[in-house]
Amino acid sequence: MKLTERVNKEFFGRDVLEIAPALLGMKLVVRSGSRQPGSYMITETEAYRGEEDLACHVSKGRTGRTEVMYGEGGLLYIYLCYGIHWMLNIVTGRPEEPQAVLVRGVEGITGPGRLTKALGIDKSFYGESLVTSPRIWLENSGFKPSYKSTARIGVDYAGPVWKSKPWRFLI
DNA sequence: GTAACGATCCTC
DNA sequence: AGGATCGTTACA
Repeated sequence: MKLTERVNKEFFGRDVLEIAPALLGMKLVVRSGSRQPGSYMITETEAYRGEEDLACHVSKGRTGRTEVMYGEGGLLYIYLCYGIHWMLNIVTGRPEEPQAVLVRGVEGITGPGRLTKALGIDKSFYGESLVTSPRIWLENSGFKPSYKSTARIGVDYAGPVWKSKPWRFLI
């Protein structure tokens, strides 16, 4: 058995609050365009959980942009933030259970916007599946780092309850 | 059709 | 501490 294996479909079907911290230490592998294939250890994530979570995009209703979050776990939700930065999110949970993990940082790259720029991830990755895609997937390194959790970043608008949820996880 | 809003980053 | 910058959304 190989030390690193591609993460399968079952992994992504669990709750976002289990998966967001479990992603820490895993490797994100990307082959985009003419770039060299890269493997990056995930170091920082945030969980966004359901229509009741006022910080989650689906709290404003089901739209064309957020549609993929209602699909099965393992799909990618990509959107543009502040008109400049593409954000990389991994859909989790079961269909019709809208949740996603924002990947905020990998080893050597902090910041969700800088991350996607460095890895060559843009809107063309919207709806791509980490389970089956030939150009982006996840590998289990077997490394389970200790981590801490804090409130999520940039979600002051979500109200006192939701903005203070300790759903940001970092090594 | 128009306007407001950001799950950020860079440069003062 | 503040401006950049543009797709998505809501509303007329």
